[in-house]
Amino acid sequence: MNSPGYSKTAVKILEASLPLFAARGYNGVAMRDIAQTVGITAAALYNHFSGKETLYFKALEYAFAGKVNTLAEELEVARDSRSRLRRLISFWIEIFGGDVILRSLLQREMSDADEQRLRLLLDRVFLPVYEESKGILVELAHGRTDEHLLFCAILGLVLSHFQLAPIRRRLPGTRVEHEDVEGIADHLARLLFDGLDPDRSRA
Amino acid sequence: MNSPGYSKTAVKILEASLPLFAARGYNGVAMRDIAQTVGITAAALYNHFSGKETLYFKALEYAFAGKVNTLAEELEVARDSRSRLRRLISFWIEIFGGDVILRSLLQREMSDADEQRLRLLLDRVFLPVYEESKGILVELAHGRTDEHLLFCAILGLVLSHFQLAPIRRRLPGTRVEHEDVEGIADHLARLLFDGLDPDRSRA
DNA sequence: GTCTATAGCCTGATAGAC
DNA sequence: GTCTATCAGGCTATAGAC
Repeated sequence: MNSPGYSKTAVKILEASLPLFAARGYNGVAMRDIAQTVGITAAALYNHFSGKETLYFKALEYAFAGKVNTLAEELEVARDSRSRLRRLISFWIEIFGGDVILRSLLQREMSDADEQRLRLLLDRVFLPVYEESKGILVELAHGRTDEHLLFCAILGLVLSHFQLAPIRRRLPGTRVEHEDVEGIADHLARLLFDGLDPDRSRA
Repeated sequence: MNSPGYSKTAVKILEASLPLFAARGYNGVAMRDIAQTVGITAAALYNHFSGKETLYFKALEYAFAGKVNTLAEELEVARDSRSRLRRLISFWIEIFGGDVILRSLLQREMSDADEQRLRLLLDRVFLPVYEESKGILVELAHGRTDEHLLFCAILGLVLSHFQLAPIRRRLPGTRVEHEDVEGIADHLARLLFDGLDPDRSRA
Protein backbone atom coordinates (compact mmCIF):
# COMPACT_ATOMS: atom_id res chain seq x y z
CA MET A 1 0.00 0.00 0.00
CA ASN A 2 2.87 2.30 0.83
CA SER A 3 4.69 2.12 -2.52
CA PRO A 4 2.28 0.58 -5.00
CA GLY A 5 4.45 -0.97 -7.65
CA TYR A 6 7.19 1.66 -7.77
CA SER A 7 10.48 0.45 -9.22
CA LYS A 8 13.60 0.80 -7.13
CA THR A 9 14.71 3.82 -9.14
CA ALA A 10 11.28 5.43 -8.87
CA VAL A 11 11.44 5.15 -5.08
CA LYS A 12 14.94 6.62 -5.11
CA ILE A 13 13.61 9.53 -7.14
CA LEU A 14 10.71 10.13 -4.76
CA GLU A 15 12.93 10.00 -1.71
CA ALA A 16 15.53 12.25 -3.27
CA SER A 17 12.96 14.83 -4.34
CA LEU A 18 11.21 15.17 -0.97
CA PRO A 19 13.94 17.02 0.95
CA LEU A 20 14.44 19.31 -2.02
CA PHE A 21 10.76 20.18 -2.42
CA ALA A 22 10.45 20.66 1.34
CA ALA A 23 13.40 23.02 1.54
CA ARG A 24 12.96 25.09 -1.60
CA GLY A 25 9.38 24.56 -2.77
CA TYR A 26 8.03 23.37 -6.12
CA ASN A 27 9.33 26.31 -8.14
CA GLY A 28 12.66 26.29 -6.33
CA VAL A 29 13.58 22.77 -7.43
CA ALA A 30 14.64 21.88 -10.97
CA MET A 31 14.31 18.43 -12.48
CA ARG A 32 18.10 18.60 -12.91
CA ASP A 33 18.51 18.99 -9.13
CA ILE A 34 16.49 15.88 -8.41
CA ALA A 35 18.24 13.90 -11.13
CA GLN A 36 21.64 14.93 -9.82
CA THR A 37 20.76 13.84 -6.29
CA VAL A 38 19.69 10.43 -7.57
CA GLY A 39 22.74 10.15 -9.79
CA ILE A 40 21.08 10.15 -13.21
CA THR A 41 20.25 12.79 -15.81
CA ALA A 42 17.06 14.80 -15.97
CA ALA A 43 15.89 13.00 -19.10
CA ALA A 44 15.93 9.67 -17.28
CA LEU A 45 13.37 10.97 -14.77
CA TYR A 46 10.76 10.93 -17.53
CA ASN A 47 10.99 7.14 -17.77
CA HIS A 48 9.49 6.99 -14.27
CA PHE A 49 7.24 10.03 -14.03
CA SER A 50 5.41 11.78 -16.83
CA GLY A 51 6.43 15.29 -15.74
CA LYS A 52 7.39 17.53 -12.87
CA GLU A 53 3.90 18.08 -11.56
CA THR A 54 3.15 14.36 -11.48
CA LEU A 55 6.43 13.70 -9.72
CA TYR A 56 5.59 16.32 -7.11
CA PHE A 57 2.16 14.88 -6.48
CA LYS A 58 3.47 11.32 -6.19
CA ALA A 59 6.19 12.51 -3.84
CA LEU A 60 3.60 14.19 -1.63
CA GLU A 61 1.50 11.04 -1.68
CA TYR A 62 4.54 8.94 -0.82
CA ALA A 63 5.52 11.24 2.06
CA PHE A 64 2.11 11.25 3.71
CA ALA A 65 1.36 7.54 3.26
CA GLY A 66 0.72 5.47 6.36
CA LYS A 67 1.38 8.16 8.94
CA VAL A 68 -1.88 7.82 10.82
CA ASN A 69 -1.96 4.18 11.86
CA THR A 70 -0.81 4.64 15.42
CA LEU A 71 -3.49 6.94 16.82
CA ALA A 72 -6.14 4.42 17.85
CA GLU A 73 -3.68 2.38 19.91
CA GLU A 74 -2.22 5.49 21.48
CA LEU A 75 -5.60 6.71 22.63
CA GLU A 76 -6.65 3.36 24.09
CA VAL A 77 -3.87 3.45 26.63
CA ALA A 78 -5.02 6.73 28.15
CA ARG A 79 -7.57 6.52 30.97
CA ASP A 80 -8.77 10.00 31.90
CA SER A 81 -9.58 12.89 29.58
CA ARG A 82 -6.46 14.82 30.57
CA SER A 83 -4.15 12.04 29.48
CA ARG A 84 -6.21 11.45 26.33
CA LEU A 85 -5.64 15.09 25.40
CA ARG A 86 -1.98 14.63 26.14
CA ARG A 87 -1.88 11.59 23.83
CA LEU A 88 -3.56 13.44 21.02
CA ILE A 89 -1.03 16.25 21.31
CA SER A 90 1.83 13.74 21.37
CA PHE A 91 0.41 12.12 18.26
CA TRP A 92 0.56 15.36 16.26
CA ILE A 93 4.01 16.10 17.61
CA GLU A 94 5.21 12.67 16.50
CA ILE A 95 3.93 13.23 12.99
CA PHE A 96 4.90 16.84 12.42
CA GLY A 97 7.33 17.67 15.20
CA GLY A 98 9.98 15.12 14.39
CA ASP A 99 9.79 15.28 10.61
CA VAL A 100 11.00 18.59 9.18
CA ILE A 101 10.25 17.44 5.67
CA LEU A 102 6.64 16.49 6.31
CA ARG A 103 6.06 19.73 8.17
CA SER A 104 7.60 21.91 5.47
CA LEU A 105 5.60 20.15 2.78
CA LEU A 106 2.37 20.69 4.70
CA GLN A 107 3.24 24.32 5.34
CA ARG A 108 3.89 24.94 1.65
CA GLU A 109 0.70 23.13 0.66
CA MET A 110 -1.30 25.36 2.99
CA SER A 111 -0.26 28.23 0.70
CA ASP A 112 -0.15 26.57 -2.69
CA ALA A 113 -2.26 23.42 -2.73
CA ASP A 114 -4.83 22.97 -5.46
CA GLU A 115 -8.03 21.02 -4.93
CA GLN A 116 -6.44 17.67 -5.79
CA ARG A 117 -3.55 18.05 -3.37
CA LEU A 118 -5.85 19.29 -0.60
CA ARG A 119 -7.95 16.18 -1.05
CA LEU A 120 -4.83 14.06 -0.72
CA LEU A 121 -3.92 15.63 2.61
CA LEU A 122 -7.48 15.40 3.88
CA ASP A 123 -8.00 11.77 2.91
CA ARG A 124 -4.60 10.55 4.04
CA VAL A 125 -4.19 12.51 7.26
CA PHE A 126 -6.76 14.94 8.54
CA LEU A 127 -10.06 13.18 7.97
CA PRO A 128 -8.88 9.84 9.46
CA VAL A 129 -7.46 11.58 12.52
CA TYR A 130 -10.59 13.68 12.86
CA GLU A 131 -12.78 10.59 12.88
CA GLU A 132 -10.59 8.72 15.32
CA SER A 133 -10.28 11.61 17.74
CA LYS A 134 -13.80 12.95 17.46
CA GLY A 135 -15.01 11.14 20.57
CA ILE A 136 -12.27 12.62 22.71
CA LEU A 137 -12.79 16.05 21.24
CA VAL A 138 -16.49 16.01 22.08
CA GLU A 139 -15.66 14.86 25.59
CA LEU A 140 -13.06 17.62 25.98
CA ALA A 141 -15.20 20.33 24.41
CA HIS A 142 -17.81 19.45 27.01
CA GLY A 143 -20.45 21.66 25.45
CA ARG A 144 -18.41 24.82 25.82
CA THR A 145 -17.01 24.77 22.29
CA ASP A 146 -17.38 22.47 19.29
CA GLU A 147 -15.08 19.63 18.36
CA HIS A 148 -14.38 21.14 14.97
CA LEU A 149 -12.74 24.25 16.42
CA LEU A 150 -11.02 22.25 19.11
CA PHE A 151 -9.51 19.89 16.56
CA CYS A 152 -8.07 22.88 14.69
CA ALA A 153 -6.85 24.56 17.87
CA ILE A 154 -4.91 21.50 19.02
CA LEU A 155 -3.42 20.85 15.60
CA GLY A 156 -2.66 24.55 15.22
CA LEU A 157 -0.89 24.80 18.57
CA VAL A 158 1.41 21.92 17.68
CA LEU A 159 2.09 23.03 14.11
CA SER A 160 2.65 26.67 14.98
CA HIS A 161 5.10 25.81 17.73
CA PHE A 162 7.47 24.32 15.17
CA GLN A 163 6.51 26.66 12.39
CA LEU A 164 7.25 29.76 14.45
CA ALA A 165 10.59 28.33 15.54
CA PRO A 166 12.74 30.77 13.49
CA ILE A 167 10.97 33.67 15.19
CA ARG A 168 10.63 32.02 18.58
CA ARG A 169 14.35 31.31 18.85
CA ARG A 170 15.11 35.00 18.32
CA LEU A 171 12.64 36.22 20.93
CA PRO A 172 13.71 36.97 24.51
CA GLY A 173 13.37 34.14 26.98
CA THR A 174 14.26 31.16 24.80
CA ARG A 175 15.31 28.08 26.71
CA VAL A 176 16.70 24.71 25.74
CA GLU A 177 13.57 23.05 27.16
CA HIS A 178 11.54 24.71 24.43
CA GLU A 179 13.15 22.39 21.89
CA ASP A 180 12.25 19.24 23.85
CA VAL A 181 9.20 17.58 22.35
CA GLU A 182 8.08 15.94 25.61
CA GLY A 183 8.28 19.25 27.41
CA ILE A 184 6.30 20.96 24.68
CA ALA A 185 3.62 18.28 24.81
CA ASP A 186 3.36 18.81 28.58
CA HIS A 187 3.20 22.56 28.18
CA LEU A 188 0.46 22.46 25.55
CA ALA A 189 -1.59 19.88 27.42
CA ARG A 190 -1.40 21.90 30.63
CA LEU A 191 -2.25 25.13 28.86
CA LEU A 192 -5.31 23.66 27.15
CA PHE A 193 -6.57 21.62 30.04
CA ASP A 194 -6.07 23.96 32.98
CA GLY A 195 -6.45 27.31 31.27
CA LEU A 196 -4.95 30.62 32.33
CA ASP A 197 -7.48 31.84 34.87
CA PRO A 198 -5.33 32.94 37.85
CA ASP A 199 -8.22 32.54 40.27
CA ARG A 200 -7.88 28.81 40.03
CA SER A 201 -5.62 26.72 42.17
CA ARG A 202 -2.38 25.57 40.60
CA ALA A 203 -2.29 21.93 39.54
CA MET B 1 8.36 56.69 8.02
CA ASN B 2 5.97 54.48 6.13
CA SER B 3 7.27 55.22 2.63
CA PRO B 4 10.64 56.94 3.01
CA GLY B 5 11.05 58.93 -0.15
CA TYR B 6 9.48 56.50 -2.57
CA SER B 7 8.30 58.06 -5.80
CA LYS B 8 4.69 57.59 -6.83
CA THR B 9 5.66 54.93 -9.35
CA ALA B 10 7.83 53.13 -6.82
CA VAL B 11 4.88 52.93 -4.43
CA LYS B 12 2.67 51.64 -7.24
CA ILE B 13 5.25 48.95 -7.96
CA LEU B 14 5.44 47.92 -4.31
CA GLU B 15 1.68 47.78 -3.98
CA ALA B 16 1.27 45.87 -7.21
CA SER B 17 3.93 43.33 -6.30
CA LEU B 18 2.60 42.46 -2.85
CA PRO B 19 -0.54 40.53 -3.87
CA LEU B 20 1.50 38.67 -6.47
CA PHE B 21 4.28 37.66 -4.08
CA ALA B 22 1.69 36.71 -1.46
CA ALA B 23 -0.26 34.50 -3.84
CA ARG B 24 2.53 32.83 -5.80
CA GLY B 25 5.72 33.33 -3.81
CA TYR B 26 9.05 34.82 -4.81
CA ASN B 27 9.86 32.24 -7.48
CA GLY B 28 6.32 32.23 -8.82
CA VAL B 29 6.34 35.90 -9.78
CA ALA B 30 8.25 37.28 -12.77
CA MET B 31 9.40 40.88 -13.06
CA ARG B 32 7.26 41.01 -16.20
CA ASP B 33 4.16 40.11 -14.14
CA ILE B 34 4.73 42.98 -11.75
CA ALA B 35 5.45 45.40 -14.57
CA GLN B 36 2.29 44.39 -16.39
CA THR B 37 0.18 44.94 -13.28
CA VAL B 38 1.63 48.43 -12.89
CA GLY B 39 1.24 49.16 -16.57
CA ILE B 40 4.89 49.55 -17.54
CA THR B 41 7.55 47.25 -18.99
CA ALA B 42 9.92 45.11 -16.98
CA ALA B 43 12.89 47.26 -17.93
CA ALA B 44 11.30 50.31 -16.30
CA LEU B 45 11.22 48.52 -12.94
CA TYR B 46 14.99 48.77 -12.77
CA ASN B 47 14.78 52.56 -12.60
CA HIS B 48 13.17 52.15 -9.18
CA PHE B 49 14.67 49.00 -7.74
CA SER B 50 18.08 47.53 -8.39
CA GLY B 51 16.81 43.98 -8.88
CA LYS B 52 14.18 41.43 -8.02
CA GLU B 53 15.56 40.54 -4.61
CA THR B 54 15.74 44.18 -3.55
CA LEU B 55 12.21 44.78 -4.76
CA TYR B 56 10.96 41.81 -2.78
CA PHE B 57 12.67 42.98 0.39
CA LYS B 58 11.36 46.53 0.03
CA ALA B 59 7.88 45.21 -0.63
CA LEU B 60 8.04 43.12 2.54
CA GLU B 61 9.27 46.14 4.48
CA TYR B 62 6.48 48.27 3.03
CA ALA B 63 3.83 45.68 3.88
CA PHE B 64 4.84 45.28 7.51
CA ALA B 65 5.44 48.97 8.23
CA GLY B 66 3.42 50.60 10.99
CA LYS B 67 1.21 47.65 11.84
CA VAL B 68 1.93 47.58 15.55
CA ASN B 69 1.01 51.05 16.75
CA THR B 70 -2.39 50.23 18.17
CA LEU B 71 -1.54 47.61 20.77
CA ALA B 72 -0.70 49.82 23.75
CA GLU B 73 -3.97 51.75 23.52
CA GLU B 74 -5.95 48.58 23.04
CA LEU B 75 -4.53 47.01 26.16
CA GLU B 76 -5.09 50.09 28.32
CA VAL B 77 -8.85 49.86 27.88
CA ALA B 78 -9.06 46.35 29.29
CA ARG B 79 -9.48 46.08 33.05
CA ASP B 80 -9.19 42.46 34.12
CA SER B 81 -6.78 39.82 32.88
CA ARG B 82 -9.46 37.96 30.96
CA SER B 83 -10.33 40.98 28.83
CA ARG B 84 -6.64 41.82 28.40
CA LEU B 85 -6.12 38.35 26.93
CA ARG B 86 -9.13 38.92 24.72
CA ARG B 87 -7.64 42.24 23.52
CA LEU B 88 -4.30 40.66 22.72
CA ILE B 89 -6.02 37.97 20.66
CA SER B 90 -8.09 40.62 18.87
CA PHE B 91 -4.92 42.53 18.12
CA TRP B 92 -3.33 39.58 16.32
CA ILE B 93 -6.58 38.87 14.51
CA GLU B 94 -6.72 42.47 13.30
CA ILE B 95 -3.20 42.26 11.92
CA PHE B 96 -3.23 38.81 10.38
CA GLY B 97 -6.86 37.79 10.24
CA GLY B 98 -8.13 40.54 8.02
CA ASP B 99 -5.15 40.83 5.72
CA VAL B 100 -4.68 37.80 3.48
CA ILE B 101 -1.61 39.31 1.91
CA LEU B 102 0.22 40.00 5.15
CA ARG B 103 -0.60 36.53 6.39
CA SER B 104 0.54 34.80 3.21
CA LEU B 105 3.77 36.76 3.18
CA LEU B 106 4.48 35.82 6.78
CA GLN B 107 3.66 32.20 6.10
CA ARG B 108 6.03 32.08 3.15
CA GLU B 109 8.76 33.83 5.11
CA MET B 110 8.46 31.21 7.86
CA SER B 111 9.66 28.71 5.26
CA ASP B 112 12.04 30.75 3.18
CA ALA B 113 13.28 33.79 5.10
CA ASP B 114 16.99 34.45 5.32
CA GLU B 115 18.59 36.15 8.32
CA GLN B 116 17.98 39.66 6.96
CA ARG B 117 14.29 39.14 6.32
CA LEU B 118 13.77 37.44 9.68
CA ARG B 119 15.32 40.47 11.37
CA LEU B 120 12.89 42.70 9.50
CA LEU B 121 9.88 40.76 10.78
CA LEU B 122 11.26 40.64 14.30
CA ASP B 123 12.12 44.33 14.52
CA ARG B 124 8.96 45.56 12.85
CA VAL B 125 6.39 43.25 14.39
CA PHE B 126 7.25 40.55 16.83
CA LEU B 127 9.76 42.18 19.18
CA PRO B 128 7.67 45.35 19.68
CA VAL B 129 4.54 43.34 20.38
CA TYR B 130 6.47 41.04 22.68
CA GLU B 131 7.74 43.96 24.74
CA GLU B 132 4.34 45.64 24.91
CA SER B 133 2.49 42.49 25.88
CA LYS B 134 5.09 41.00 28.19
CA GLY B 135 3.46 42.33 31.32
CA ILE B 136 0.12 40.77 30.49
CA LEU B 137 1.77 37.52 29.49
CA VAL B 138 3.58 37.25 32.81
CA GLU B 139 0.33 38.01 34.62
CA LEU B 140 -1.51 35.36 32.59
CA ALA B 141 1.23 32.77 32.82
CA HIS B 142 0.96 33.18 36.60
CA GLY B 143 3.99 31.03 37.28
CA ARG B 144 2.53 27.97 35.61
CA THR B 145 4.26 28.52 32.28
CA ASP B 146 6.64 31.13 30.88
CA GLU B 147 5.66 34.20 28.89
CA HIS B 148 7.82 33.17 25.97
CA LEU B 149 5.84 30.01 25.30
CA LEU B 150 2.56 31.74 26.01
CA PHE B 151 3.34 34.48 23.50
CA CYS B 152 3.96 31.83 20.84
CA ALA B 153 0.87 29.84 21.79
CA ILE B 154 -1.46 32.83 21.44
CA LEU B 155 0.10 33.98 18.20
CA GLY B 156 0.09 30.41 16.92
CA LEU B 157 -3.57 29.85 17.73
CA VAL B 158 -4.58 32.94 15.78
CA LEU B 159 -2.28 32.31 12.82
CA SER B 160 -3.10 28.64 12.52
CA HIS B 161 -6.83 29.29 12.58
CA PHE B 162 -6.56 31.20 9.32
CA GLN B 163 -3.71 29.18 7.95
CA LEU B 164 -5.56 25.90 8.34
CA ALA B 165 -8.67 27.38 6.73
CA PRO B 166 -8.40 25.35 3.48
CA ILE B 167 -8.35 22.16 5.54
CA ARG B 168 -10.76 23.36 8.20
CA ARG B 169 -13.44 24.21 5.67
CA ARG B 170 -13.32 20.68 4.29
CA LEU B 171 -13.60 19.00 7.69
CA PRO B 172 -16.95 17.88 9.14
CA GLY B 173 -18.74 20.36 11.34
CA THR B 174 -17.86 23.64 9.63
CA ARG B 175 -20.16 26.51 10.47
CA VAL B 176 -20.52 30.05 9.22
CA GLU B 177 -19.63 31.34 12.68
CA HIS B 178 -16.16 29.92 12.22
CA GLU B 179 -15.46 32.62 9.66
CA ASP B 180 -16.51 35.45 11.98
CA VAL B 181 -13.47 37.12 13.50
CA GLU B 182 -15.24 38.25 16.67
CA GLY B 183 -16.56 34.78 17.29
CA ILE B 184 -13.12 33.32 16.77
CA ALA B 185 -11.59 35.79 19.20
CA ASP B 186 -14.22 34.80 21.78
CA HIS B 187 -13.62 31.12 21.18
CA LEU B 188 -9.83 31.38 21.53
CA ALA B 189 -10.02 33.59 24.61
CA ARG B 190 -12.45 31.22 26.30
CA LEU B 191 -10.37 28.18 25.39
CA LEU B 192 -7.16 29.67 26.74
CA PHE B 193 -8.61 31.28 29.83
CA ASP B 194 -11.00 28.63 31.07
CA GLY B 195 -9.28 25.49 29.83
CA LEU B 196 -10.88 22.16 29.00
CA ASP B 197 -11.06 20.51 32.38
CA PRO B 198 -14.64 19.18 32.60
CA ASP B 199 -14.54 19.15 36.41
CA ARG B 200 -14.75 22.92 36.42
CA SER B 201 -17.94 24.88 36.39
CA ARG B 202 -18.96 26.40 33.09
CA ALA B 203 -18.39 30.13 32.76
C1' DG C 1 16.58 2.62 -18.77
C1' DT C 2 20.05 5.74 -19.42
C1' DC C 3 22.51 8.71 -22.16
C1' DT C 4 23.57 13.18 -25.34
C1' DA C 5 21.68 16.76 -27.82
C1' DT C 6 18.51 20.06 -28.41
C1' DA C 7 14.01 22.35 -29.07
C1' DG C 8 11.14 25.95 -27.27
C1' DC C 9 10.13 28.80 -23.74
C1' DC C 10 10.67 31.86 -19.78
C1' DT C 11 13.78 34.30 -16.75
C1' DG C 12 16.43 38.52 -14.78
C1' DA C 13 18.91 42.02 -16.39
C1' DT C 14 21.25 45.52 -19.63
C1' DA C 15 22.02 48.92 -23.73
C1' DG C 16 20.67 52.66 -25.97
C1' DA C 17 17.05 55.54 -28.42
C1' DC C 18 13.49 58.86 -27.19
C1' DG D 1 11.63 57.52 -16.79
C1' DT D 2 9.95 54.67 -20.19
C1' DC D 3 10.44 52.31 -24.23
C1' DT D 4 12.21 48.41 -27.77
C1' DA D 5 15.47 45.07 -28.54
C1' DT D 6 18.25 41.74 -26.92
C1' DC D 7 21.39 38.77 -24.32
C1' DA D 8 22.84 34.94 -21.57
C1' DG D 9 21.26 31.50 -18.89
C1' DG D 10 17.92 28.28 -16.87
C1' DC D 11 13.73 25.69 -17.38
C1' DT D 12 10.68 21.42 -18.80
C1' DA D 13 10.31 18.18 -21.97
C1' DT D 14 11.32 15.36 -26.21
C1' DA D 15 14.05 12.62 -29.92
C1' DG D 16 16.87 9.19 -30.91
C1' DA D 17 21.30 6.46 -30.21
C1' DC D 18 22.99 2.81 -27.24
